This record gives sequence, structure tokens and C-alpha cells, in this order.
Amino acid sequence: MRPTVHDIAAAAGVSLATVDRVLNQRAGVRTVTREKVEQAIERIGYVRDVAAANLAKSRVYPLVFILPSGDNSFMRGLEEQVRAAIGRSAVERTDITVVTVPAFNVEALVAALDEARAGSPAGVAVVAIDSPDVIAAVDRLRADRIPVVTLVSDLAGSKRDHFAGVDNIAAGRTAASLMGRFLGGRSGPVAVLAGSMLVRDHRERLDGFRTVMAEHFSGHALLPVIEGQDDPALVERLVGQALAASPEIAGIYSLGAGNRGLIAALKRRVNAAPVCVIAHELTQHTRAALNDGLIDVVLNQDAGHEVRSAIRVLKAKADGVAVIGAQERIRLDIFLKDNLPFEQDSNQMPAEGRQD
Amino acid sequence: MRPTVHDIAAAAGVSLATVDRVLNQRAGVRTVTREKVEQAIERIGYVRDVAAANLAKSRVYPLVFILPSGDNSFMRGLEEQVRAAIGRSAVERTDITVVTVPAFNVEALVAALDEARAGSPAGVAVVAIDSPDVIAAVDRLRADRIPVVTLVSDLAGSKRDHFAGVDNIAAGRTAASLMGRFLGGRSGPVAVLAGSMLVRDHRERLDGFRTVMAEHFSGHALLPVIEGQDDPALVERLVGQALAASPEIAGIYSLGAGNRGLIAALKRRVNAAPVCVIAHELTQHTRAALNDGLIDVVLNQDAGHEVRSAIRVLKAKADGVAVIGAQERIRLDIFLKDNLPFEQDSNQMPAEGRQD
DNA sequence: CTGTTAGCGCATTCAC
DNA sequence: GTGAATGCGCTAACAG
Repeated sequence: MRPTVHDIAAAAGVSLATVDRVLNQRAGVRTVTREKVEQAIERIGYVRDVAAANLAKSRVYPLVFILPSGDNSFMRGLEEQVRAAIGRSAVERTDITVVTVPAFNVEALVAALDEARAGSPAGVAVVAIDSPDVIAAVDRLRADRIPVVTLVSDLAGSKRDHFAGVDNIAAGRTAASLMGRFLGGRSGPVAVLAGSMLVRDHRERLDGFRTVMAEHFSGHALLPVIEGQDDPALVERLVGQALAASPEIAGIYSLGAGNRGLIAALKRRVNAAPVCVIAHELTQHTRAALNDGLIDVVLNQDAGHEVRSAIRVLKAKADGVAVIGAQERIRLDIFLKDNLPFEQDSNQMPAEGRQD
Repeated sequence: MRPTVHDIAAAAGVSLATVDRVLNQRAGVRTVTREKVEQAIERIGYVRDVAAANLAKSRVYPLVFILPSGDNSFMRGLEEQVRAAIGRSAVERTDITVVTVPAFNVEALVAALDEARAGSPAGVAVVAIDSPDVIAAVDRLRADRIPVVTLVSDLAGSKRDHFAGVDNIAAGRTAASLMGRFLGGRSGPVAVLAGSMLVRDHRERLDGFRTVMAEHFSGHALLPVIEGQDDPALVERLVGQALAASPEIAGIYSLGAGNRGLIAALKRRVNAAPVCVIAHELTQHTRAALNDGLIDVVLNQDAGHEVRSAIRVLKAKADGVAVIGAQERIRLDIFLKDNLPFEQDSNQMPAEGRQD
């Protein structure tokens, strides 16, 4: 059997309470006693049983998730994943609150962060906007020793504990590589469609894309970036204009949201040369477009994985314990029509028997 | 607070022991009593605290992992991941045994499965070989109510509980799509390099690849499949011969292992037309070749994820509880030079402070 | 068939 | 400063 607190107590010649005090770094133990206990712990190779500790503490983890509101399909999918996690909270000992704030709105986000802080939760996960005010608000949380995880879009320069999202520079580079190679011999400029340069993930994707296009595929000019504010209607209008203005466009990289507008604009094109289209985030719209051949590649981040990872990391940080690093790396999924996963409406797997 | 067994007992007017009996579907309870308790459970919305239950049981999960031996880099990486899991066994309450058997050897695998069965573990994970004898051996385990998860290569027609691996047909299709599009206008036949048609994953990849090549890229003839037995030396010789015999080869799809041999053969080619190369599994060798531009795409399955998933599923099956379905879907990673993840020698993430 | 009781590993009152 | 006792939610002897 693995050693318990009793074994430590026996080995160190003290009582359970004293062992507990040094284990949880509480005051009221003489230095000599403390050292004696610490040596015993080291010697017998004790590792704390977190489950038992949580049981004894009746520990629950109050967590706050702050997400953008609006009808952005990806963000709504993200929220759905948080709600799925809420459904598991009895098992996972979490108590999760979801807060939504208008997208690209710094003041609203700061207010939400400060309000979360007032409730002194065990951790906060937030889809960040890159701004000094937001950095300051996050650092206020950290000053209160509240762990913070950024979700989807990171916040460089802040004291956030962890980022649960993909490497967006690599995403942009990958998009460029695929674009360049899919274009093959064809000529023509490439258009880039973004949401807003306010959020770091969009900026990073653009950087990565530009770098590789310039490095390896300089034959294709890049058109000025179209900022569609992730708004389908606006995106449709702007993309329509761009396609009309430059009918020779060979490729489009959509690095933000509002892809419904992009798809609508593409559908309106008739008898035109084929365009290679690469977009982000697998939603019902991009999935259908991929199947129809309107979109060639979808780069995706798994919202469910991001949410589960954020929760694991926040709990671990709250307890001051380590996590499995590789498990928390969010991968960039690359979907072609050929490796599209089956749609899943349920999060559950049958418990028994049935072959899947 | 959430309801406990005591609450059930009180609500149903019975004792703790009786509640426990119906919760764990043990015999010795009258049907009326059982129904009374079940109704109470339903009514107050009880959910069992698995952590507390495991604590009381001092539950450990003896698990057996059966992997092919030999110097196949991917399989050694898989084994390393199992050993990493062994390092976590104190926390995860597992007791994992690793058994290695010669690759592509049915009798050895059957013997290993039967031996595992003799130890009546809580679950078995196995890299399967497609054979009636192996199916029978797996079904013997299931007959003993021992959960079985196939790892990497599945075993259709068996009663295995779950498959922890990628969709290999989709992998083959994806390889063909990328191959066809990367080849663009270029002409020339495509060579396929496999390990052995004995294992299902290789056969499925080949099927998927052939289908899409025939459907969309029939301009490229497929050369006869080269079976390299996942042996680098043999692979090098066979690929060298193929390249010499057909200097106009435009692409190579390596769907098995032994890629060291492939890379060596490619390196020996000088002043020849470029070849589009797509290979499976990210190892130190394929990673280097990707960086050097010798390989264009690496399709990968995350061995760490597969092992962790297998363990989660086996534990869940042993307890008869559900798992998060989406979390157990193993994704096909597509790596270009541009989205190669950083090498990680450690599995740990720092517990405190440090920015990553 | 059903109930009583002790204990899993740990945290937390309280006395001393 | 330190120790003894009690309980977290659940399981498992052992009585009845």
C-alpha cells in the first residue's frame, strides 16, 4: 500500500494534526518539528491522495467563464461546451457560472472580470481582448491569487496562468502553406478576411499567413485585409465587393468568424474561376460548405477540449498541483472533406455493451 | 448540498446497507424494497460520489497493455506513454503491466492475451492483429467480463468494448486528397508503401487512399503496393528499387512504419524531379524529414492521448459508468512543416507561476 | 432479507 | 505548539 498521513506521523513521531499542518503549510509548528516531518515525508515517498483530501474538505471549485455574446457560431458552441461541463459539475466538484459580454468591447469585459473577482471564485476563464485595461483587470485577479486561464485568444503581457487555445501563428502559416500548394500553378491574388485586429488570435493568424505567403508564394499578391467584425451581413457585402472588384482572385483566407456571409457571397458567384477557400472553425455552416466544395479546408480548434482543459488547469492551479502538459496542448485540427468527423449531438458514450 | 446515501436511506425508510445493495446491484433485496429505494434515488436526484466510493473500496485497477516489440519508433513512443501513465498510477489508482510481443505474430499475441486473462485484470488494452484466433482470444476475455480496448489497430468482428485509435479510412482518404492537390498539374504515378496487410489499420488506410485517388485523381497511376514489414532496411531496399524502376514517380504514400528506410532512400536520390511524400506517425525521423523538406505531410495519431483514453475507458467500463464521448475520439493530426508542435521531453507542466 | 458498525485517507474542530 | 477525536460519502464485514 502507498504511505498515508498515519505513516508519516509514525515515522516522524508526531501526531496527525502536526503532519497536516506541515502538509498544508500552516503556521504553528516549530521549525525542528517541521523539518522532522518533511524528512519523513521525503523518506517514505508520500504522495497526497487528492480525492480523499477533497472529500474531507467537501471541496467545490467555483469557476467563472467569460465569453463574448452575439450569434457567432463558434462562441455559441463554446458556451454549449461550458454548459455540458456544468452538467458534469456534480462529478467534477465544480460550480460554474457563465457570463457573456458584447464582443470586442473592452469596458464590458473589464467590468465582467472585476465582478468575477468580487465573488472570489477558485478560477476564471476568459476569452480575452488585447488591451491594457484587460491586462490590468486580469492582473488584479492574479493579485488576489485567483488563477486565470485565457481561452481561444491569449493576453500577452498579463499574468494569466495558462492559455487554452491553439498556436495561432502556426495556424496562419499552415493556412498559407496549404493555400500556396493547393493553388499550384494557378495565378491570381489572395484575399484575407478578418474579424477585428483588436483580438490577438486574429492578428497572429494574419502574421503567420503573411510571413509564409511572402516567403514561399510571393507570386500571389495579398489584397488589403477585409475587416468584417465577425458579422455575417457585413462580411457578405464586403466579400461581394472584393470579388467584384478583383474577379481574378485565386484564394480567400477567412481567419475570423462570420463565415455564413462568406459562404453566401461565394454561392452568388456563377461561371467564375474556382477560388481556393480556407476558413476557421468547424460549425454547421463551414461543415456544409466543406461538403459542398465551397470551402477547401477548415482549420479548427476543439471547443470541448478547450473547455475541459481550462477546467482541469484551473482546478490544478487552485490546488497548486501539476497537470499533464501534453494533455493541455490544444491542437490545430485540419479538416478536409475527407476527414470530417461525424456529427455528435450527444456528449455521452454508452456505458455498456453496445459496439460503436 | 448534494444528496448522499444517508438521504436516500432516510427518504426510503431503510438502512445504509440496503441502499448500498441496490446502488451496486447486489442480490439480497426484496423487489418491493428495491423499488422503494430506486424511487427515492430518482426523486431526490442522487448521483454517486465516485471518489468517495473508490476511497472506501481502496479500489485499484490492474490493467494490462499488450504492444508489439521491435524498434518501431511509433510503438516505442506508445510504450513510453504507457510508462508515463505508470508514473501516474498512484494518483490514478492504476496498476499497469506492459507486455510486448513480436510484431505481426498471431500466436504470440494470442498467448499474451490468454496470459493476461489468467491474471483477471480490470481491463486489457491491445494493439490487435486481424485474425480469427485473436478475435477468439479477445472474446474469451470478454466472456470473463474483462473489458478490452483495441489500441491503434482495431479488431472488427470481436466483442472489444472500444477502439482507441484514428479512423484509418479517413486517414487514407485525406492522404489521397492532399497528394492529389499537392501534385497539382504534375503527372506521374504514385507509389504506396505499407507494412503488412495483416493489420487492419494498414489495410484501411490503403482502401481510403485508393478510393479517393481513383475518384478524383485518376490521372496518377498507383504502383503495386510495396510491403516493407515496417523494417527500415527492407523498406530502404524496396523503395530504392521502385524509384530506380520508375524514375517518373511523382508521389509516395507511406502508410506504415519503417520510415527511416524511406528517408534514407529519398536522400540517396540526386538531381531527380521532386516527389510529394506523405507518411504516418510523427517520430524523430519523420519530424526531421519534414523540416528538411523530404517529407511534405505527416499524418499522426497522438500516442499519449490514445493511452490516456484507453485507461479512462477501461476504468469506466470496469465501473460500468459513462465517459465523455468526444474526449475519447482520437483525432487524425495533420502536420506540415508549419504546424509542427514543439518537442516536449517532459510530460509535466510547472505547477506554479511561470509563464509558458 | 435487512441493519449496525467500522474504516478508506485526509482535514478540522477542539482540548491540552 | 501539539494531540485526540470526529466526520466527509461510501463500502464491507458482521450481526440479527
